[in-house]
Order: sequence, then structure tokens, then C-alpha cells
Amino acid sequence: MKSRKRHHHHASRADLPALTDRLRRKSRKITGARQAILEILRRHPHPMSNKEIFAALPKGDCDLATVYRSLHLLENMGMVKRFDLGDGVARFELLGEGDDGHHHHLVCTRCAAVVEIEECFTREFEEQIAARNGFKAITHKLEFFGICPRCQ
Amino acid sequence: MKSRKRHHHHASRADLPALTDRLRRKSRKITGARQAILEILRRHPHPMSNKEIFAALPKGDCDLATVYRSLHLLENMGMVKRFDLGDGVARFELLGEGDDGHHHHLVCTRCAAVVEIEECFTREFEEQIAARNGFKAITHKLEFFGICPRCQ
DNA sequence: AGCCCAATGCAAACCGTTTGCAATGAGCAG
DNA sequence: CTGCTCATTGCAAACGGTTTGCATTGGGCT
Ligand SMILES: [Mn+2]
Ligand SMILES: [Mn+2]
Ligand SMILES: [Zn+2]
Ligand SMILES: [Zn+2]
Repeated sequence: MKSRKRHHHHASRADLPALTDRLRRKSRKITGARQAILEILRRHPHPMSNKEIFAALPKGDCDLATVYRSLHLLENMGMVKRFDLGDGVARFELLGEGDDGHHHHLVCTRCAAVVEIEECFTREFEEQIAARNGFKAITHKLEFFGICPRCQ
Repeated sequence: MKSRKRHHHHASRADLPALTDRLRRKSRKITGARQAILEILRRHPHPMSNKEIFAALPKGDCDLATVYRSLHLLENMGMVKRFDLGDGVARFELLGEGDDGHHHHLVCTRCAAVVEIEECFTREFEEQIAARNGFKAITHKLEFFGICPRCQ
């Protein structure tokens, strides 16, 4: 259980101009909606759903469909990472540049509180599973669930 | 990476009468639909979606809604375990009696082939994460993804 | 054989997500 | 700065998996 620090929370504190720059460099337009969405993700330390982002948006700043489309764009650009916390809802976290964002969460099954988990099992464990079954390019999704202190 | 054998595939080979007995003992009705669904799950070694079960059903044996309702029932009775293999689709595996069915899968991202994975990281790893954050009753969901030999 | 309520079929509702299309506007050339 | 053009947006409809309301059926009991 090597603890591979990823500093992704530092990275997500990059300021807004730095973020819009990444859009500009890939020649995507810097729209009000995209800036607002990035600003919200920048301020939020845990994965957010489309609806949550939409709700956090300065009222009526854009349509929900635009939130969905923006997050697809940001995901394809590698600027956000998609998580599935067990309910069927996609959630997103901002990524620092060059950060693959691989990490996990501990979710309270009563109140849905989220704790960021940096630890992960060893690479060898994963590689063993890959090798044993002849798979390549192996990755994993891992989330923890339990009852948080406040809900116990 | 202790290999905790679970024998769940042995258990799922329990014959149909043994399975319907579990229904009877909880005084649920033994209907044609339920027998057919159990028979399909019994024969299938990997998680199946509602639609897949429905498709495998002797033609028109029951409604899709009944498949959904049956799997809820079986899940609540602890006779099947629900898995989420990354797409938003619920999949189910038959459980042996007293088996909690905890295990994982390795899924090909090209052809969706599934390999059963019995290995899991150590209990201590999980307990450390629980303790460090004051959580109780901690569990996890873990699935692996990669390219299978045939798809490489 | 008859009763009763669990279980079912059917269709509609649901919820998160995606998409078609016409209107808008960001970035660029002139 | 002005105008052009295509990416982006709003809106509403469609989508796919799942759930649900309601009338009907039928399994397990007496
Ligand atoms: Mn996170
Ligand atoms: Mn399995
Ligand atoms: Zn990991
Ligand atoms: Zn495990």
C-alpha cells in the first residue's frame, strides 16, 4: 500500500487564467459557461455531479445540457476526471496539468460525505492480475464505503 | 494480496430445487419466472444484466419488469449480488448460501469479456483507511479494466 | 374447490444523459 | 473596429436503464 502522493489538490488551485489557457492552447473557445464551470470545480475539493455544478452556477448562467457538454469536453481534454461513487451518477474533479488524477474515495452510505483517499494498493498487485490473465493496459476503479463519524 | 477463496462458483452450482427452497423458506412464491431466472443465473458464471437475463429467458417467459422485480427480491434475500462493471448497467451473480460474494472482475474495454478475480488486497489496508478517517462498517467496490488477449 | 394476497403484465413515469436544430457569439481576418 | 464563420449554446425532444401504478393472474393455504 505505497502512498503515492499526487498533489492534485494543489494543482486544482491553479487560477482561472491558467485554466482557460489550457482551453486556448487547444483552440477551444473561452465562454462564460466554461469559465464559470471551471471556477466552481476549482473551488470544490470533491467530485461534483453535473446537476451539482449546474446548481452552483451563478443563477441561469447556462443550460444543464451545456454543463454536460462542457464536462465531456474537459474530460476529453484531460482537464477533469470522471468518478462513479456507486450511485449511477457521473461526478467530476478538476485535474492539474499532467496529473492523471488517479485516486479513490471513501463515501458515507448514510450522508454521502466524501473523503479523498490517496492510498492505493501496489502496482505489482495489479500487474500480477494483468499478467495472470494476459491483459494489457490495465487500470482499476476502487471506491470505499462506510459510515462516517458523524453518522455513526 | 491474500487470496481468500470463496467457492462461490461451486455454490452457484447448487441445483434448482435447492435454490427454490431458499425462496420457500422465506415464504416467497415459487413462480415460473423466478425458477427460470434462477436457472439462467445458475448456468452463467459471470454477472448478467436484467436485459441479458430477459433475453436468455425461454421466449416470453415473463416481462422485463418482472426480471427487475425478481432481481430486487433475490438481492434483498441475499441470493444474488449486484455488480457495476463501469457502464451504468446493473449486473447480477448468483450467491451460494452464506456467501457474501465479495470478489472482483477484470473487464476488457474492447469486447467486454469478463474474468473473475478472487484476489483482493489485505483487510489491514482497508481497516487502516477506515480507522484513519473514523469510518465504520467499511466495504469497497473494485473492478479492473484492460485489453484482453484476443483484443490486443 | 375456493380464497387471498403475492406476483405479474402492461404501459406510463422516471432520472440521468444525449442529441437535433436553430440561434448566438468568440475569435479571427480584413 | 467590423463583419464573417463556425464552435458553442438553449431548448426541447429522445434516449436507455430502471421503477411504478393498477388491474389481472395464480401460488399456496385452508
Ligand atoms: Mn477526489
Ligand atoms: Mn463474478
Ligand atoms: Zn488505485
Ligand atoms: Zn475486494
